[in-house]
Amino acid sequence: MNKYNFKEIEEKWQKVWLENSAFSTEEDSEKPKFYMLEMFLYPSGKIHMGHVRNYSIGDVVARFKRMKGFNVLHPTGADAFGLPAENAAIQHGASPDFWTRNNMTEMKKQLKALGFSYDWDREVSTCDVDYYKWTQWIFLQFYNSGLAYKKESRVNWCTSCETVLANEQVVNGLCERCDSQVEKKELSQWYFKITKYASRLLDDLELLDGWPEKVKIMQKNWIGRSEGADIGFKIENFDERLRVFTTRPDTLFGATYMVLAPEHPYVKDLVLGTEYEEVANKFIHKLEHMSDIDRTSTETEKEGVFLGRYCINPLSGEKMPIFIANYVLADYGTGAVMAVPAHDQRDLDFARKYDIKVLSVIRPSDQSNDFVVTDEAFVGSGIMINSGEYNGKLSKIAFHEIVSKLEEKEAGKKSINYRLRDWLISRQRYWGAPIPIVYCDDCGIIPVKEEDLPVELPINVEFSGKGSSPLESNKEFVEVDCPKCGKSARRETDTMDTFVDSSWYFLRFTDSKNASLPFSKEIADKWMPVDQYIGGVEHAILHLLYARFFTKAMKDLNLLEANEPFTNLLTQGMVLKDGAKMSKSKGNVVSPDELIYKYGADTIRLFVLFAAPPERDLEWSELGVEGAHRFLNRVWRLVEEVISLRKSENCTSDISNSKPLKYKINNTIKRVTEDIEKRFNFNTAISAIMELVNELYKYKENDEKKMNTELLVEGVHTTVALLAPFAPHITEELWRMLGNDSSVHDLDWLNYDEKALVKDEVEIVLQVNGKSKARIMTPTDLGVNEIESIALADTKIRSIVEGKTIVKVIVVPKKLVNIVVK
RNA sequence: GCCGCGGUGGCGGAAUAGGCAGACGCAGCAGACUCAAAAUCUGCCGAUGGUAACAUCGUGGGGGUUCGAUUCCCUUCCGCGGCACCA
Repeated sequence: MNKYNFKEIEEKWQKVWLENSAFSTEEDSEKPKFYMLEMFLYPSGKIHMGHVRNYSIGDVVARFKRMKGFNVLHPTGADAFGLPAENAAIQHGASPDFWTRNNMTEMKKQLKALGFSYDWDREVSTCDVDYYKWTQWIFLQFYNSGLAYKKESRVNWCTSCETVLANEQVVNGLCERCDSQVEKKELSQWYFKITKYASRLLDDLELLDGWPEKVKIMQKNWIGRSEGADIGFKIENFDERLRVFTTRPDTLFGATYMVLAPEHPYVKDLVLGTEYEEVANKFIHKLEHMSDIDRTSTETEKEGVFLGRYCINPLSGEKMPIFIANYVLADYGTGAVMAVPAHDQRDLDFARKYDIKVLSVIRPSDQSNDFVVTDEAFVGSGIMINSGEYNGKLSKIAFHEIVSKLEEKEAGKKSINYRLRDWLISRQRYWGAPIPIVYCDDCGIIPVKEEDLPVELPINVEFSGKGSSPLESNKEFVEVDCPKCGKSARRETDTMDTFVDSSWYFLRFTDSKNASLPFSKEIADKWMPVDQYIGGVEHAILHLLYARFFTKAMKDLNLLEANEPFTNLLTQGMVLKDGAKMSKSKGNVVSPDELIYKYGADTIRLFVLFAAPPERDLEWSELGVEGAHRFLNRVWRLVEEVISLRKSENCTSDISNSKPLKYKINNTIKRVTEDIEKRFNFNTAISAIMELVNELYKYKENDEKKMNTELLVEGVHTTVALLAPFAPHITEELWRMLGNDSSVHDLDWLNYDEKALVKDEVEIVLQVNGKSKARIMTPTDLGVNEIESIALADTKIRSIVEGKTIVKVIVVPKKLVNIVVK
């Protein structure tokens, strides 16, 4: 007997697969397509267990679909631009390009050692000129269609990364990447107009039946749609109208004051030259020096300053004092709020503090008309009071009538507001795709001509240590002729957010070698959308929202037919050790390399899939890995023993007792197929295969005399075939040992025999008052009445039931009988 | 505060349409093989009581619907995640 030498086997088959391009996608195929994609790698250095898990899940699905007869596209690549490469360069002096490519080589080696079925011919890396040329090209298409624009704004600035950040990259006021405080800075920056797609990004979530509810809710919250009205208020002795957004136009009669964000553009003019100017400026200055997190915390007490001015309530005609206050945000809605203290807790707190009139205009339906709000704002709907012609109406109806009235008077209109902000994409960093823009003193902002792409990132640059991007001081890069007038001009030195690169990589994979376009529409339309996407839930908002935006924008630019990029999404849980996420700083990292060395790739893949369902976090266990390894050894020995049995003389084909094993074999095929296909529960699929192996051992040992060797061989073949997507190397080896000439991975996925799943006899549970008391075997096709009489005749049941009255008997055929007694 | 997810043996987890709770694996205990160990194999393995057959309890807590609830409903506690002065 040979030992299971995983090292030799794995190396052997990996080499064969690579040489034969075993998992290359067929270009012209009659088979239906299946696009399987896992979120690509960030080349940080080494792969970790999270990668192993993510890619093992994807590999099972890819291999399964391939066996199921699909033409599978299963590519991989690297999200290779980004700050860590630059930081490493600053610290160690190596160029980001060198650092990145080195890491990629290392990580590719690891992926290959794990035996993933990638189509390596399609590999892309976002830092390759061939790739980012097209990132720039897409930027130009966006620019030309008004989706990319530059504007001056108060932006998030990370002092440690020394760059601006998108809203999505600020988590609790801290930088998503380095956890340092994020400041606000007034800067001119490049944006993508994702807000144009807010409603479609929100509405189309409904189409994504294959996405986890959780992710859809997170995106929904992030987009943050509110319906209400946009209302204009006349300001006394001021030309402009003050516009506010409110979700409660029904409370308009109760609006007793007005609050502006301190940054609101009218504030300076409203107080200019008045006695209020100094106080207001002091207040504004104070807030400027507060972090957003402090300022916007619900804990922070509401504070404000009266501006000495008034505006007019368009319906009640009442004068409303105008304040500025810390609790109004400049960048939500219009940066101004009509305050209704009776029906908004924040406004009520503020009104009490500054002694402003509180007027209740809606009463709960169980209260009388003299209902008055005291300590707690009434935020629900109810009956209108103190609201002129609307009194007595339901507030939900008055809502619409008031909006109509405002429209009539041209003082307001129905409006929808989103929380989502435009995507700030420029970064003051070096290692990214340069923004293809030129600044000319005469012509202004001029896009680089398409035929002049790529704007190449210089590779050999000097890092001055900490601080500004080396592009700024690189004359060769910066100095350029204006594409329009030809005079000397300056190149944009900002690069694009790396999330731009990853917003379209799944499209490049469909046509990765295309030299004249990012991808051909025809080919992309053939493959898109991605049928199954897998990645960590940490990308639920950032990457997944951006990729959806890109897909829709590119569809509108007629580059693509798909409306959504990913039909089905699986968000896998984290790999934990001692209850915490594995991280270098905690020192609880388990290295895949060591495990591959010690147990082999098949064992690790098997363990990571067996230990928990994919969505759940997985607690790392070395003992569990040993268990998986033990199982593979058990399979190995079983196959060897069956092979030698087959060769020996005393092989029989007695079929008298083959039915239960036949059932088990076919039932296992059914369970494994459904677990992979319908539920993604690889843990239960594997346990089903384990059960089959246990059963085969038992059959072999207990019934050696009247054993059906052919059936045993069938069982072994089934085991190997079903295990193939999970443990591709050992199964390939065993498959050949069993005498097959072709690869187990080229096999058609097994079908089960329905007839074998029909049992002659079934076990029926006998319950008394819902509690199990006995089990009996009965013929499968027995009628309800017959089952009932057999159950009542059972000696055990009779002894329990004796002396009691049978109230009712419930018979569930093939399952149970429940006898209700008193 | 709002929204979402989860809570099952010593541990990871299973129970797929309301029908035997604890599949499969890990750990543990006992035994076989062995000079011995490893490997392998066999048996036991939720709690309590009982030599045992068996009985009672048991899926975070309380209540409900049902012949029957881990599963459905209400309520409550705990853990995790998202959003959060969003007008």
